[in-house]
Amino acid sequence: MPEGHTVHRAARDQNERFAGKAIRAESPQGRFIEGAALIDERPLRSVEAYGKHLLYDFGDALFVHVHLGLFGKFRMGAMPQAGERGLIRLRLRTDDDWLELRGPTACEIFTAEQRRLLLARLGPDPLRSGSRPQRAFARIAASRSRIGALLMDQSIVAGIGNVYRCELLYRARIDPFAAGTTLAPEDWRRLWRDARSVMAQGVRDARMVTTLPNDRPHPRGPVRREERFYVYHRSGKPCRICGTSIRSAAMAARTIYWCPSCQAEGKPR
DNA sequence: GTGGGATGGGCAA
DNA sequence: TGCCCCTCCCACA
Repeated sequence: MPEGHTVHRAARDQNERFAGKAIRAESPQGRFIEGAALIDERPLRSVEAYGKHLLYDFGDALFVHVHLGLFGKFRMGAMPQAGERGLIRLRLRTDDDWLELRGPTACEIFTAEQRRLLLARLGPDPLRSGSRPQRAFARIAASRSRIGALLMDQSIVAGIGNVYRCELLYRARIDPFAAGTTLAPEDWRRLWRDARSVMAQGVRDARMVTTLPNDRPHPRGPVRREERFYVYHRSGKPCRICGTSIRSAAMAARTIYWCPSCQAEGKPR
């Protein structure tokens, strides 16, 4: 489930198990053999998440860049290693812990310069303290593109994917088809605060749930899939608030879902 | 058993 | 905009 919260959660969990330790690395699947050899036996300083990107710092300006893409997944655990299945791009191990990476879009060695270039083309990340949302707003307010598309642009905001863009726009009562130029500064501040809150909850719970206000903890235990979202994957179903049929359409190469009544253009929150 | 779709993004055109 | 990458899961047979 790789939007920003998944990646930040992975960084947190992997730091706990691997940071500061010498790592054994291999690429059983074979597509990262040379890279794995470069980091094998080296101490991992830290894992950092920026938007949907992970950067593993092995010191001496040697980094590993991982992007999960749509299919990538981590599995992790305490030794001994669980039975493996499928194609493993990268496996990391210490005496105590193991980590497997399957199906990533990117798993590659980065120099300090490549790292710098990557970070330079990412917008502010709601999950990183010190991010400057004004940078994103300046881009949005100057663009005639639709807000629903702008939120998916990682150079404008880093870490939001299709589920969060649909849900955040619904929660803010913003029409996804409205041009960026029409977004009021106070609406952006509200959306950004909500993004920080909802996504941080996603990191804590290691799952996406957007259907309750963030200032109230979600009830413990499993939330039925059907109840996790307001609009995402709910095409044709009634809006939870007004009952209007949820609609869907292609936008920015993905399917966006929205309530045509709650998110009517010009409608105050 | 199978085929389509999925929370992403780079690239060509 | 569409194609490709390339993995897992679920609805449907």
